[in-house]
Amino acid sequence: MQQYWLMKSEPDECSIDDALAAPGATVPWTGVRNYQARNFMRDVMRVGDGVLFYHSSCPQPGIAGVARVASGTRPDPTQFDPGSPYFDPKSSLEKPRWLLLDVQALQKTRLIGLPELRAIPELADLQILQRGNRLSITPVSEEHWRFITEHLMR
DNA sequence: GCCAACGTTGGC
DNA sequence: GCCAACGTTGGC
Repeated sequence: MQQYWLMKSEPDECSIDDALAAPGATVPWTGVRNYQARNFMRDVMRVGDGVLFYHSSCPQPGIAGVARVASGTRPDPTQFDPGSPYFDPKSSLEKPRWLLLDVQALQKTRLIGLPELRAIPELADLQILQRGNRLSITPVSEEHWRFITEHLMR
């Protein structure tokens, strides 16, 4: 069964434009350093799942495009690179701690900003809108997915 | 830069 | 296993 996700990316690092410009419009989702998000990738997310591409930690946070899960997980190489901000000295090649998967950008949409999302009663339960939410990968219900893709992206 | 919220660490 | 201290996230 296909599922749906919202994935946060800092546009300074990888915007929807960057993803679309990548070979095959596909980028490795590096830098996940949270166990819950890692476990979603490893245990729940499947190739073909829908992804809302969200821009975070930027002047205009919000949904910026649509993507799909394009691979299963593999070790995130940045955890082994001492020069990377994502380096994890407690990880090892033998027992990698962090995983990534490929995300393929499908389309850029208009920027659906946080204030707009918050103002929509149908989206009140969207996980990204809950207080204290910090998780970089969150599940999106089919109802929310359909509302957003069918009503907000035109 | 501030700060609320949350996750992780490590001493006990 | 508890929990205080600390670090990070991310909107504002």
